[in-house]
Amino acid sequence: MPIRLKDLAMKTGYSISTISRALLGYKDVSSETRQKIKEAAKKHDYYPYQSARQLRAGKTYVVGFLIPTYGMRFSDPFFIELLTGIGDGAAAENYDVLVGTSPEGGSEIEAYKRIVAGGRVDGVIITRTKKSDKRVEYLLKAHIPFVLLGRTSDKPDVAFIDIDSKSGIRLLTEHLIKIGHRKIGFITSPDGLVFTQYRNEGYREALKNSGINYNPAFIKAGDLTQETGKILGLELLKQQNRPTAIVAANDLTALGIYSAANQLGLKIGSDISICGYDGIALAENAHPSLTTIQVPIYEIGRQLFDMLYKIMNNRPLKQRQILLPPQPVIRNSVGPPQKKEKQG
Amino acid sequence: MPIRLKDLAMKTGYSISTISRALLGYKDVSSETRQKIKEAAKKHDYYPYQSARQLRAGKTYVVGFLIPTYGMRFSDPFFIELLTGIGDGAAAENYDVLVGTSPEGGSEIEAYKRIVAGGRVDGVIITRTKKSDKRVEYLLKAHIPFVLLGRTSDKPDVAFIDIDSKSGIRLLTEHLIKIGHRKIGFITSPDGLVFTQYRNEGYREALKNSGINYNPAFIKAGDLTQETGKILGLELLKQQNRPTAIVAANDLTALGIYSAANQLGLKIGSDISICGYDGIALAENAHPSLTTIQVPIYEIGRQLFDMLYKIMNNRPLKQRQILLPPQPVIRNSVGPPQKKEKQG
DNA sequence: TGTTTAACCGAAAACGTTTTTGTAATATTA
DNA sequence: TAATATTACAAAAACGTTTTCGGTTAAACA
Repeated sequence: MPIRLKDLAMKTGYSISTISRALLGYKDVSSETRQKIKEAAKKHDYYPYQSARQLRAGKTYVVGFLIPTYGMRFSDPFFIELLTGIGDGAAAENYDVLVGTSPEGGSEIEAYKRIVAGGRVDGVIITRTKKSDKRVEYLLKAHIPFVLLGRTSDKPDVAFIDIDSKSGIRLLTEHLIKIGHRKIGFITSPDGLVFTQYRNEGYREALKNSGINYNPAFIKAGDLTQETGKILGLELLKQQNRPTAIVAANDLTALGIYSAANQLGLKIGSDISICGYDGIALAENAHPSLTTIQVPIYEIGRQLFDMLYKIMNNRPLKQRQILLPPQPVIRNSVGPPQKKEKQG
Repeated sequence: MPIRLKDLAMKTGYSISTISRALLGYKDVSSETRQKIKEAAKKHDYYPYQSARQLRAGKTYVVGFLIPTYGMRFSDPFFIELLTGIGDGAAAENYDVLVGTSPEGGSEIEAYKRIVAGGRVDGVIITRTKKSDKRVEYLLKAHIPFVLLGRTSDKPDVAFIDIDSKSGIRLLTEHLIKIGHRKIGFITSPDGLVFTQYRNEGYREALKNSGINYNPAFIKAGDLTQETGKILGLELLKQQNRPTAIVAANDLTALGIYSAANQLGLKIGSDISICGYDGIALAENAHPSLTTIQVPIYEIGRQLFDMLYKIMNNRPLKQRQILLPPQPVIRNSVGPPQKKEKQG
């Protein structure tokens, strides 16, 4: 049975209120008694009972984070890196992280309601923003602090961190063009997501700037999983006039294309060039190492919490909207196209 | 501002207590009024305020899960699969999951104390059990329900799910021996972890049964990360008399060995055979596909929550200790040793 | 010395829910 | 009809904390 203020009161001889105020650092308790009380608290392993503290003070010291799981075999390492960043940031301020899995159906918003309207969290971190995001609408209406990983199109004032993924994909595509590629495939992400639009634009822009025609046969819409990456990679690469390079919407998809290329006996980096996006740990250690946009996932997680923390506690926030420049990392998965396949 | 019982009382004309009891399904409220109250609750999006409910009823409807992060770049997909399993199981029973990151230092136990003694959770799920686990000791003393993923050596009665990883590693090693390998390396896990012991035993047993000498030069102690897998893989494979096959303590380590092998120009599956353990999604799609022990991670997550749920709510539990048989999946990363290197 | 001020501490209210207890009205039984 | 049981609701206590308010003692001042 954990110890409570009442027990400390019994043991020290002070009143409950004095003990509470001593521990919270109020000034109207003598440093001498504060010392004694703190020692007693430490000695008896006192930790304030959260629900009581919450009920009285109206704060939970918990932030919510819902993992966007589509289907059950969900294992994007991106999210565990992000989550550890968020978790470490939270721990540094004595906050906790409430994690939920948002079911695939339309009941996603229901999961948010339970957490928010149930008063379980002081703030929320949202990822994989959608074009007009129901979650954002709800959180605005509920007046609860939140930050986004990724922009939204329709709400201009919300706090977010995002990578300029339009430039990111453009840079990768331009690099491919520069080293001689003309037939560049693209496996994109689901249509509803905001970053899908930016990444598509980056791809098209690079082609356009170099006067390369947009070929719909080279575009496939994926779902950010490795399995789908493989399937769509096979579709792209089995074509008669196949692309010599493929840009993928994320690293996991790119690794799926690795499988496809290997299955078809294509040497990655020469027969076929492949680019990813995210810079998960696996990208660096893949064989060959994967060219990608290096996203500082862990740091973004920490920073997301920091922003949220400041919003929740009405601290001044230097920047409400942070757009990070993309950091391309050219590795061995790309190389100039094979001679016999090269063509304008 | 979310709606509360008081507001519903105002709107419906019933008392707070009647409304509470109607919503909770008590029988001393007429079905007619219950109907009206439920409609009003739904209409106004009522969700009970958790901290008040907790304070009164003494239950949080939250389970705790601390991710064992060693160092910052932590990205084992194993844990995101496990977490989604736990999360989905919890969601099905209207529970939430509080996730913390346990810092690397000795303050790990501190993170547990804050969560447990602070009354933030009704139960805890623990992974990567250690030989004499401080966390287990603490949780037993605190009388809070918990379940383990992995056994402990010293406490016989605790609830757990585990894979028989001794048999698992033994089966993999035996398979390697069966197809002709005699020089089999082993990259194991940190010494403190319980499963390290079992896996080591499995390896040694397989060697012993086949009369193969235990060669300390073929054994390296890793930390379950890909980076270390690569480093130790290089150490093993650069030796004069290198092993023809390597068994790794987990898939991530095995994928690290992939990097090492590729760097040295060794063809995986013929020049060098590699086995992993866990069966993460990436193992199947690696090139070549990774031979491993397929662990049903997601299902284990769900089952862990189910066990914990029953313990927390005093429901009968069929089995308090579940030891799952290992499921080897032989894929293309192993093959018979090259002729010129084969030797007894 | 008498009065004001500061320092220190305790009493008690409040947060929103669940649950025990109480009570009026109605139904059942003798 | 009178006594009793049942039904349907309301009142109020309780959970443990924070915080407002007030009071007592001692120090400072006139």
